[in-house]
Amino acid sequence: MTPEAVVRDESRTERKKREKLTRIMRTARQLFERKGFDATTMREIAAKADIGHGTLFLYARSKEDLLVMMFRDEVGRAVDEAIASVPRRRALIDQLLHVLGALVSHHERNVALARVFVKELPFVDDTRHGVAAFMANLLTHMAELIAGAQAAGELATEPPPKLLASNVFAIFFSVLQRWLGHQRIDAAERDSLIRARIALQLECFRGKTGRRASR
Amino acid sequence: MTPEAVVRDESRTERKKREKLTRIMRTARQLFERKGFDATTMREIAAKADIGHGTLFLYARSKEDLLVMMFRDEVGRAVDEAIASVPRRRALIDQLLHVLGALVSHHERNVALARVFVKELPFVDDTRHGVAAFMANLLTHMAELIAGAQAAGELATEPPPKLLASNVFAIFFSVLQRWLGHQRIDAAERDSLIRARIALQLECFRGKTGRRASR
DNA sequence: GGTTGAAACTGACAACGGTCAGTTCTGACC
DNA sequence: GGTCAGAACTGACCGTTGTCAGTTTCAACC
Repeated sequence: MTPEAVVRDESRTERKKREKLTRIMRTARQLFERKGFDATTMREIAAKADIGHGTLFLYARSKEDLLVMMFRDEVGRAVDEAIASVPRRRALIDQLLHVLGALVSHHERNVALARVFVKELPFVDDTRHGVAAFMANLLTHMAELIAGAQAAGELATEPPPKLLASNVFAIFFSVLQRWLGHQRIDAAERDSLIRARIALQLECFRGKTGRRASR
Repeated sequence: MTPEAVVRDESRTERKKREKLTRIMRTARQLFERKGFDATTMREIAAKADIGHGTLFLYARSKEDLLVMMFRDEVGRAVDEAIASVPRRRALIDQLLHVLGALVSHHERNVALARVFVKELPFVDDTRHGVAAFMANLLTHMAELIAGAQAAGELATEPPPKLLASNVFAIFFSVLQRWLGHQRIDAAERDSLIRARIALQLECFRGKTGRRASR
């Protein structure tokens, strides 16, 4: 799925396509970050990537698609790193916030672009870029953290981990939307809301061992 | 805030503006429903509403804005009716689903338009149309239902009703996004997901009286 | 090396959303 | 009734995205 997945397999046409895609993504990232989403035009990206601007639409169905493809790569990497570095032996909520916090941190680098990404995310046609795979990956790992806490007796074993993970993410995502959307809340309020509201979902299942969730 | 709010107060200019707005909204609704969102042009709406197409942009900042204004009115009415007809003496989750179900029902009338609405909702600039007021109204009433259940001993009194209402809506909204977004789930799965996931948030606080949530 | 069918590519084109400088309307005040 | 400031309105105009009929490139096969 990543452009560099296979180096020696199919050649010429395939390689040129792959290189072209790489060039498109790099150019798009540069321009989006330098000039912003609206101020960057598809013609401009095509020109700088040295292709006809009609060709660009063979690689990304729309301008929004292009941004989502680019973000999915970056955010995917950030999430993978965060998952790999989850602190062991901490309260479940801190582990979850470690992962979700990585998402927030990335979005904080460029709020305007993140706004477009978050707005499009639930609605992109997924057949092309693996947004569904990205989400599935994130939810699976969150579910594993939850299952871990259940095994450790921190959490009741009753709720299905996947379902609980979905709820936690939904709650997180709604705060994200509110932060990036019209309702201007600042970083501090955003973070405390995320924590309080996720805690509200987890708290109830606090385990039989009596071990308290953090804070 | 509604166009018919004040009939005898300011006149001529004010009245013409109000009538114009009404005409715009009616025309927009007709065309959006008949031809769909993309196929309807702002020029077309303006022509049918008998105004210059530049004028249209004085009333709605963008095409998406226009749809949101229109939907907010309709959905607002649907929600008000649902709130007024909430079944007393039923389990909390059924009361909440009664309200949220009204939302779903409305969206089911035209899924394509609902998709645009749900996509824009968290991101509209609210200074113009009272989306924030609409949301506040909905959340307040949900919180009241929750508080009622707490008073009746169905639910622990510990969680703040407003916060719990926010979580419930976030969970509901995420399923809505999934239904209207790329992941094609059907009505049955949508409804069972909404119920199961909201139940997961409420269940944990199930009250001391031992009265079970429905189902 | 030639042939060929299909895939990749291209840019002229159409139609759109949104802007804004200029025009018209309106009601308050003389 | 006359004047006038400001609000409401208008449509020519701009730059954009996205399309598609025609062109080029490629690799597989003879």
